[in-house]
Amino acid sequence: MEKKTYYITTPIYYPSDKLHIGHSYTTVACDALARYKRMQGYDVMFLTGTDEHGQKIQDKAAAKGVTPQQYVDEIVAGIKELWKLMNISNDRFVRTTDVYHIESCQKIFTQLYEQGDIYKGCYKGHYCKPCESFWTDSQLVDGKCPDCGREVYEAEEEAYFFKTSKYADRLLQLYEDVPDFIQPETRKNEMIAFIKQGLQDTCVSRTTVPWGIPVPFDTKHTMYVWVDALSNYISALGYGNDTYHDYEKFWPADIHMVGKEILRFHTILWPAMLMALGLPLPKRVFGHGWLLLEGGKMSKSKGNVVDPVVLCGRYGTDAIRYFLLREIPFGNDGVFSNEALIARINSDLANDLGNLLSRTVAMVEKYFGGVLPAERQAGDFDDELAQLVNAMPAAVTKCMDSLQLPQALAEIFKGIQRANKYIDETAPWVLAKNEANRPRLAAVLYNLCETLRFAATLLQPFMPQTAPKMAEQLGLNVNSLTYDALGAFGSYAGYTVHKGEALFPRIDAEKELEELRMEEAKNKAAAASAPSAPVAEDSEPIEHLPEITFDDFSKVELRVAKVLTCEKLPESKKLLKFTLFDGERERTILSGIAKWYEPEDLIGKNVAIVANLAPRPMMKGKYVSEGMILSADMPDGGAKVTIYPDDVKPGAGIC
RNA sequence: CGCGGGGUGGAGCAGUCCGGUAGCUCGUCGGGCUCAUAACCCGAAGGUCGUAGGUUCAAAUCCUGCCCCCGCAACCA
Repeated sequence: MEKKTYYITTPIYYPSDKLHIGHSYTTVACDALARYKRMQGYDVMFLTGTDEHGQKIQDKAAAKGVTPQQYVDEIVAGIKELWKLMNISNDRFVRTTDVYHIESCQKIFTQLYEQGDIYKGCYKGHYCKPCESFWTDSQLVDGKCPDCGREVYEAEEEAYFFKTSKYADRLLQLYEDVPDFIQPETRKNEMIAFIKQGLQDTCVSRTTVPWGIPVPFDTKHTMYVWVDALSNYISALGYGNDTYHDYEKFWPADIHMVGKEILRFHTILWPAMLMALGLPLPKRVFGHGWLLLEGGKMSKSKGNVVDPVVLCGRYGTDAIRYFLLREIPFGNDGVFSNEALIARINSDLANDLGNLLSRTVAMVEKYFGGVLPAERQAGDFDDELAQLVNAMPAAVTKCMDSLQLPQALAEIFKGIQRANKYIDETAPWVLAKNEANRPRLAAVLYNLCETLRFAATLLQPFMPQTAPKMAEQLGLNVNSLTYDALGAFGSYAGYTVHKGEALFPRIDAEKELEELRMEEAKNKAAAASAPSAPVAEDSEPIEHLPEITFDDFSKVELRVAKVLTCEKLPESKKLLKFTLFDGERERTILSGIAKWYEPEDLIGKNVAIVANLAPRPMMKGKYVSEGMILSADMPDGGAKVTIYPDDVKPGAGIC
């Protein structure tokens, strides 16, 4: 009989930088699902990979003085290493620079063109020569360039378009016919609203980004990143190429796991492309939430603390996997903090799980020399435990199938907690005092071992290193941790245990956090004291602008100006409205620093302004900003305004 | 009136669609136990469910106004 198949994909990651813990989260979730299905006997294809084209990578490579290919090769090697470290069991790894992928994409693009779903059009718009930028009607401000306020010219850039709009109705129909196509549910409404707003055809080629897959019949174009990227899900199965031959077997995908920010491309553009190609559609697309850092988003400056490599090294891969899958409500955003991580490790893994194994195995050794006798006597509390544990596999499966990973883990831990309670209820150490109780004592310990056998099996997809360790201590065959081998509670013949290392040593939270703080301070100090060192691995390379002449520089008029008034604009969260005295007159400037400054912080201060910047209408023309206030970018995205001492006269030139 | 998410014991969340004892995890306090990784088990304290009204026998839950936080959009020359 043919095994049932299961095809699951992660997004393909953009290797413009090292990956952070957020990427690990997505991938670990897919890995747990893939492993779970494998354990249930499915023939699984688990795909991950990298999306390697585009402007940003080209820029990064240029800044580093290497070719784009060299640049991505290095990063991809790091990514593969990370997945190895995190025990990711992907069956295949697709790179959009792989020859077979390029071949597939070109075939797809050509087919869509030949059947009329891709057509040549023009990126109609307005061109601002100095800025070298295209603008659409809606982007213009007062008919002028929104960047510099100068006149723009009607211009056209040749481009290919995909007829997304043609599929609007069929997409809406799809959402209706397949209610769980988009998950979680709340996102579906957003997509529907987006489509009903009116779909634009999608621009699928560029002439200005050479780092991409050439359009085969018109090689001055390269494919726009999404056609290239989305096709990976079928190119990696061999669709349109001869490298792989699994398309028939695995397509359509059972699930595409994606971040909520790219859900739109996967639920609108991708199905539309597949409809155009006449191919089956994926069964589900799940948009998961983001892992946020305590006190803000992921950011480089937070440094090593959230580097998955560092975390795994410090706490162990399985602990990190467990934390990610247990702590983050799947589908919502979650917060990462060291405190939460340590709390989870201690309470769930050390206290509940590790300690249960430890005390169980210890008692079997202590009371029976490690071998449980066959003669067992049933007693109170047995049925309740057995019932709960017997129900676990189905309960966990149900959660996994509905992608509720935290709940799945919670189900397993219910059993573990019940077992801890069972020990208290049956008090084996009391039974051990009387020789006549030996059959009862054996039964109690046997039941605990059974619970642990179920737990180890069901935990294996989540914690692939820990489960075998448990099996070993319980004397189980490591290969027998499968769904089928579980059988019923009480079906395992007999236990011969071997006490081993503590599964998860308890962490001294206070000491650990103190150490982490020290570590962080050290890293910060190191980063600060070594500015001239070769660009550190984890610091953003500075993107330089082209060299300019002194004449160019002289065109910029920098002056000191005194802040007369400063107010928050009720209709904006970012803008502060300033009136400044520049030495001759008052001028108004709007600056996007409201998040970091209170008006009174700046009133009366001397700041640096660009005085000859063309006035720019803002807030839909409600205000006009006459210049800009200089400030330094802060690592957290904030800004620090340049302030001059009070004895500097407003109007003084700066050079 | 731009769009959306959210405000529930100290922390993090569930409950809100389909009104009727406010639940879970962590933390705190008290007790039990001693097999175990100062772990385990039991119990307790602690909540005007953002706010003001309305509907109802009854509102965290339904309706209206308002406040606050967070995204997105507008936008940070």
